Amino acid sequence: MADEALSAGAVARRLGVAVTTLRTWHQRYGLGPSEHVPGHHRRYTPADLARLEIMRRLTVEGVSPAEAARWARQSPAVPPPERLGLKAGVSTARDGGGATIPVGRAGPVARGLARAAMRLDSVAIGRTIADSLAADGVVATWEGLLRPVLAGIGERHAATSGLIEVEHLMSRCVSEAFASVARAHPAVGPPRILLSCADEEQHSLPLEALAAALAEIGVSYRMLGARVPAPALVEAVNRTGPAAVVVWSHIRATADPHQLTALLAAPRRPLLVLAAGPGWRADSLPAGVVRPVDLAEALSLAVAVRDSLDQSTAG
Amino acid sequence: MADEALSAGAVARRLGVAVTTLRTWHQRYGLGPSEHVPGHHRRYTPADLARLEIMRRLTVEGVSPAEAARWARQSPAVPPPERLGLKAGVSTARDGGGATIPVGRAGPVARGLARAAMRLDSVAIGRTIADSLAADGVVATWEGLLRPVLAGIGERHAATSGLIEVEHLMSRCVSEAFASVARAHPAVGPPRILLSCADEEQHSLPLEALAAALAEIGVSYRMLGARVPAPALVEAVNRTGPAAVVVWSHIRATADPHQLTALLAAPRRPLLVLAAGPGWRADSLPAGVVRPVDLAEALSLAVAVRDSLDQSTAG
DNA sequence: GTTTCGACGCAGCAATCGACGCAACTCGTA
DNA sequence: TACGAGTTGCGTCGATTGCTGCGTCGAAAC
Repeated sequence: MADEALSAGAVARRLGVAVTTLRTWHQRYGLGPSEHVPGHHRRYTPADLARLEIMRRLTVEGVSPAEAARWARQSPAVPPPERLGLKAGVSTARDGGGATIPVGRAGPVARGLARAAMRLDSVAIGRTIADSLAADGVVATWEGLLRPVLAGIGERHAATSGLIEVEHLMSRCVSEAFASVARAHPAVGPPRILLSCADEEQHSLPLEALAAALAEIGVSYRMLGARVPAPALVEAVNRTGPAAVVVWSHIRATADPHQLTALLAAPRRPLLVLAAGPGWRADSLPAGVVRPVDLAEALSLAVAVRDSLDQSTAG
Repeated sequence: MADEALSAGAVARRLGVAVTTLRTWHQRYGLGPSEHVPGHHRRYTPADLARLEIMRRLTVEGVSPAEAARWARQSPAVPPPERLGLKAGVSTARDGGGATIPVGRAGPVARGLARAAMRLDSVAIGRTIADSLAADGVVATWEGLLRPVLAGIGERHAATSGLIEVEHLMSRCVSEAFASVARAHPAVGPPRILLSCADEEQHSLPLEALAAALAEIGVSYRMLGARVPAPALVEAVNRTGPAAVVVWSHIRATADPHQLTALLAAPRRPLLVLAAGPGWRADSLPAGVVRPVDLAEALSLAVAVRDSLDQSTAG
C-alpha cells in the first residue's frame, strides 16, 4: 500500500514518455491520477498506471491519441496489459504533432512503428515488424512499412542531425526481424546466390530484405554483409563459386564500378551480376551487369537464376 | 568479533555522516541495527554496518537516498557472479592444414566453428553457435567459443589483411544468434538498462553478448547499437530515463571520457554508468563510473540495478 | 558525566506544478 | 499544389512542493 504511489517522473520513465506529456494527457484527456489535488504532486496508483499503459500501447499501434485516450479512460479495471484485438484503420481523427517521424501516407501501422521507434521501444518495434512480416510477407513489409519509416527517420535525421540513436535501433530491429524470417525458412539446396554490400557501404538493410525475401520463398543464398572490399568479394566468389552476385550500393561514393569489373574478371565468373541500390549510375556500369530497380525485381531475377540452375542440373 | 557492537557515534564517525543522520536513516528508511529496543542505545552489528556502507556509497555516487536505502535494505542477497559451466576443450588430436584460424586452446567446437567460417558456411556457423548457446548459455559461449574464434579471425586478418569477408560473416551470424536468444526470452518489465557503443565504435558484438545474457535471465534492456555519438546517447537517456547505461568501447580511439561525463551531467542522470570494454583507461574515467572487467561482472551489476528497481517500483 | 534517544525544525535542492508556446504531422479546402 | 485549421508531443519558465541531511533540546541510558 505504501509503495503504490508512483511519482510523475517514475511513471514517465516507465512508459517512455516525457513528464510533460503525462501532464498533457491528464489535462487534455483526463488520464491522470485518480486522486489529485491541484498544485500538489501527482501520485499514480497501479490502476492509473494500467490506464496509461493502455494509452501508450494503443498509440504505439497507430491509434490516434484522442481515440486511444477515450479507450483507455473507459477501461474499467484491467490491471494486466491484455490483448485487445484491435485492427488497424479505426482512427479517423487527425493525427500528428510533436517530435515525430513523417511517414507520408503509409498507414497507421507505419505511424505506430514510427512512434515506437521514437521512444526507443524495441519490443514494440520488433512485434510490429514481426506481425507485418507474418501477415504480408517480406516484400510488402519492406515497401509498405519499413522503407517509409526508415526513409522518414533518415529524412528527419538529415534535417536535424539528431535521431541517430533512433536510426540505429530501427536498423537493429529490422535486421533481427529479417534474420528471424531467414531462420524460420530453412533454405533448400546449396547457396548459389551471393549477397554483398559494396566496398565501404554501410547500409546493408535493403540487402537483408532481399535475403529475407529469398529465404521466404526457399531460395538459398550467402550473405556477406556490409563493407566488403573488392578483393574480399572476389576472394569469396572464387572460394564459393556463386551463380549470381548481388552488390548493393546505397550512395554514389560507394558505387565504384571497378568492383563489378573485378567480379566479371574473376576466375569463377558468376553467371549474373546484379548492381542493386540507388548508388549505382546506369551509364557507368560495365556490360553484363544488370541493375534491378526495386526489391521485387531483384527477387525475381534471383529466382530466375535459381530456376535456370535447377533445370541445367536436374535436366 | 570484538567489534560486534558498534555504537551510533562510532558508526557515524566511520561512515562520515552525522549521528542524527543515522537516526534519521533508521526511522525513515528502516536502516538501523537489526535488534533495537526503542529508547535504548543502538548497537550496530557488522551486517548492519555493511548495509550502511552500501547506503553511503550509493548516495555518494549520486543515487537518490530513498532509492539507495531500498537497495541497501535487501543487500545481503547479492551473490558474486560465478557459475560458468563450460566444459573445457580436451582435444588432443592434431588439427589444421590449409588456411585456418588460430583459436588457441579453445577446444574442438571452436575449431569447427572457425572452419565453417572459413567456408563462409553461414548455416553451419549458425547451428554451431545456437547449439553452444543452448547447451552452455550466453556467457560461457561468448567466453569459451565466440571470443576465441573472433579473436583468431581478427589476428589472422591483421596479419594477412585478408579474411574481411569471413570476419563480417561471423559477425552477422553471431549477431543473429544473440538476437535469437533475445527473442526466445521475452523480457519482463520495462527496460531500465541502456546499452550503447561509444562514439565511432564499430564493434558491437560484445555489447550484444551482454544483451543476450541479460535476455537470458529475463532482464529487460534497450540496445542502441554501434557508433552512437555522445549527443545521441544523452538524447536517448533523456528520452527514456534508464537506471543504468553501459557504454562499450573496444579501442582507445573511441574511449573518450567526455561522453561519460556528458551522461553524468544529463538532466535525467542514470543511477549507474558502466564503462565496458578494453578501450577505457581506468585512470581517465570520471568519478561515479564503474568499470566491469568482463561480461560476467557487467551482467551482475546490471542485475543488481534491476533488482533494486523492482523493489522500489513494485515492491 | 558523557553519550545517545526521540522529537522537532530548518535550509538547500531536486522534482514537479501549471501555463504557455513551438514544431510538425494530417486533412480538408481552395 | 499550396495553405490554413486542428492535433499532439514536448521544451521552457517561474513558482511551489517535498525530500534530505543535520542542528538543537530535554530526557533517558550507559
